[in-house]
Amino acid sequence: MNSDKPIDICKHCPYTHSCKVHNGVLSKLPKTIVCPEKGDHLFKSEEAFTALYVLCQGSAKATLSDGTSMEKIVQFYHPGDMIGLCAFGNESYQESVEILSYSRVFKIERATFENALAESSALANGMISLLSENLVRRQRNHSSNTLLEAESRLIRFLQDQQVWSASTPSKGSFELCMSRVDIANYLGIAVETLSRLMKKLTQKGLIEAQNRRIAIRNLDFSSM
Amino acid sequence: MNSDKPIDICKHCPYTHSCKVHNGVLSKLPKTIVCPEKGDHLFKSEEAFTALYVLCQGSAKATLSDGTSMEKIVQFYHPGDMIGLCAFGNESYQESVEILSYSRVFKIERATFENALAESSALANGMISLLSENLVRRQRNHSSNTLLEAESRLIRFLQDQQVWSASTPSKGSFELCMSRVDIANYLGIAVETLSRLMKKLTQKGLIEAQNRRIAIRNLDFSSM
DNA sequence: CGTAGAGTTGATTGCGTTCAACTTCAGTGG
DNA sequence: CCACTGAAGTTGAACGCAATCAACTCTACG
Repeated sequence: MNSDKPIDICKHCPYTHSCKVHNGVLSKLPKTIVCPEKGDHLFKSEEAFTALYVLCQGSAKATLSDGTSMEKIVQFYHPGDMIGLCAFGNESYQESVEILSYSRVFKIERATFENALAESSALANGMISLLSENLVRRQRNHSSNTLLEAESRLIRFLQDQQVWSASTPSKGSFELCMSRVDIANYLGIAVETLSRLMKKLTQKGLIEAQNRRIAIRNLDFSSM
Repeated sequence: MNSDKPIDICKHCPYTHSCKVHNGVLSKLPKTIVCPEKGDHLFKSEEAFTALYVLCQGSAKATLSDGTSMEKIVQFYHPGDMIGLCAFGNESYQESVEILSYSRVFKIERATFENALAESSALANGMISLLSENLVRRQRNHSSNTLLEAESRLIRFLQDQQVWSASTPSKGSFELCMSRVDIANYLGIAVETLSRLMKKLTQKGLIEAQNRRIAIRNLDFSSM
């Protein structure tokens, strides 16, 4: 299932504007499509670095094991995101990536990528930019974890998720792709606390929440 | 003060083994030396991306402003560290870097770097690895912020600092390069809490602390 | 209808914050 | 040499946010 041009699936993809494969430096690389199910792993921490991935459809989470058997979620991946950037420093992936819902993923073999990299300085520049952006993005997310209190963090998180889901709008609400446990883990709070905070925000009239469907009403920056 | 070869100062530098300039892909680039004082800024967030830096001697801290006037310290730089990696994604630096003590810093002009990058795929590979490593390093530091409780975080922090200071050993103890305020900020706790924790660790006999001079006694992994 | 997983609610505890006062230290000038 | 000053660090007391444990409800799915 290889292809030297942007693949057909892209034609109807709503995420092309922010997709690294479609409009980025990766568009010309040969790649395959894989369709993992919920619970599948693209790779696990410590595994040998064999491929890069780009998420076309669906969602995934990246976790770090931290030695102590506890797994900390460090990022949620959305369509357009590149996955596997953590593996360049070492010969192995430094985080685990698990699929959260049925997904379509472009897979770029490591050798393919490295050959292309040796020949294209544009690709190199693109990758360096991408890595730098990711460095900043993650930093920004997690620095707010200690600065802001839990409620503000949750608000910010929900706003971010809304943005990522913005391409599939259905009457002002959107669907979270992850469980409460995952959200709590990511935000660094207990599930019970998360539940209480959601209730609180609902009572304030700031959001409406039914299961994973969220509608944001009056979240402005003054409430942060 | 340019030079096309590893500069004289490197001859007596104790950090060459982990220095990106000395033994890395940057060694052949023309560069200058700057010697900023405590309190100086290499650059501030939002400023135009003009140069990359490598810390030879001294120490620095990187902060993120996060909008809310609060500044969060996201990394302490030690000799051998590369500074400015946050600027590749944008045209501007995404964090501020302030010098903590009199330092010597290699400065590599942006144009110089980009020209070299276009011609050397080895440099590109090196930079990608470096960025990937940094991504993982920062992630690991800050994921422990929410996983572990304050005391464990402090222990881990002190151990890390000891490693960075390991090249200047003086009878088992070492000198912290940053203030309590900075440490507290970095660890995400209040200064008072930090003070109490230091006292606690001292009473346990795990460390000895006098001002910024720290001696680590019995810190094993069981206490984490 | 029954089960398992996901999510919620309540009661209690504790870690870390906050505010305020105090101490220590380094630098400066009389 | 000592007194003054301001920054850095410490200590104490009270409060509060979030964790923990436990029981309960809801939902999806067979």
